[in-house]
Amino acid sequence: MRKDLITDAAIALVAELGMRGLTHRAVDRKAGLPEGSTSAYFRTRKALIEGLVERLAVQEQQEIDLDTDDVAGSIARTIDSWLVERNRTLARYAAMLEATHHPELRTILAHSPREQATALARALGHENPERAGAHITAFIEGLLFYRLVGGGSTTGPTPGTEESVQDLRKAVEKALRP
Amino acid sequence: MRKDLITDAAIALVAELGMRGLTHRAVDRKAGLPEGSTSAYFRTRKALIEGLVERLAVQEQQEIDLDTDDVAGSIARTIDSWLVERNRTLARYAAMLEATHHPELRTILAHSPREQATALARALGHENPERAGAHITAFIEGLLFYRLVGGGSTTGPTPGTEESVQDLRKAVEKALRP
DNA sequence: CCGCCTCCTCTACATCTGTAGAGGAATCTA
DNA sequence: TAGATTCCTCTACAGATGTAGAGGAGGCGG
Repeated sequence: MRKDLITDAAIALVAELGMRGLTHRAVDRKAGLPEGSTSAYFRTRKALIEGLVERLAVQEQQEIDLDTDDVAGSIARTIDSWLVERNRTLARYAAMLEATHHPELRTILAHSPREQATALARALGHENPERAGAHITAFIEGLLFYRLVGGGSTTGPTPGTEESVQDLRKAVEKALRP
Repeated sequence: MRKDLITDAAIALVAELGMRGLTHRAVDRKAGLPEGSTSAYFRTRKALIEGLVERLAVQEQQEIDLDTDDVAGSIARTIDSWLVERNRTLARYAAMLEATHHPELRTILAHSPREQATALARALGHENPERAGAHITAFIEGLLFYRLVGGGSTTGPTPGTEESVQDLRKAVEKALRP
């Protein structure tokens, strides 16, 4: 589908140049389409951003599938895979920042691993699963952000390696401990 | 100083509109200065961004002052104050994302609470202070991000309240536990 | 008092950007 | 096959943006 081609190019652009690089014509070039294509599918810039965000949501639909025998391990592997999918994750952060002043994006980005985390916290016997779930989510987000754009991006182990997964697993284990 | 007036306006702009809103003329208007002022002080856009980031660094210079009798509490209060200083923190995130494709910004943003965290981890008797320090940093960043732009921004307690500080403290305590 | 230098304002201009619509090619319907 | 419809490409244009430089106001040294 033409539309997916366009939104994929948009995601790559945002990852490489930031939201500022997201212009109709730049997307045309990136996607190798004739000038005007993006503008035809997404007449306004707002529509283009919404398209991008919806595409992100689709691509991330795959839930974290929890191997209940190795919860920390499966979470760690998921985080590592997000680090490997650098572009997508960077674009998501840009979109989240954008959602700060465009509330309509927030629903699409909801992304809700939140209930999953709450359920997990309950299963692990945390006192206050609501709160613990939020903390776990925050921690996971933090690990990801820290390793992708924060201080850990220069010093941490290379994403995609076993070392990376093991490092993440240590951290996740700590976060899950009641 | 004229320059600080300009960079402060730039920070507010980025917080409100994102990096895309950062244009010479918009800064002029925001600062209430005649058109051309920003362009005179920061001829190129790159220079403007660097000025903004340096200003951020200056404003954040105040280290986290650790009350050693209440480590978790002082960290929690610091995080809460960052949540209250919403604009500054949002601008910092935008700048960090920008630093992804402009490496020269990274040095300015270094921000290194990293060594502090490592030292803290050592003092608290963590096995591997290097790694534990990184995890603590990641966790703190995560709490902040989650509450400022992530899922916690809509559901969490209002920043600046005692409830907010207490919630953060619970989370920080858990993160610090060896 | 005069010339000089710094700081600031204004104007200019090439380029980029958002958005719109005209019209052609391809596909479908009957 | 003829007409209608959808999809795509191209061109247009008003306004915004990055960047540069001319020139004035005001202070300073002599």
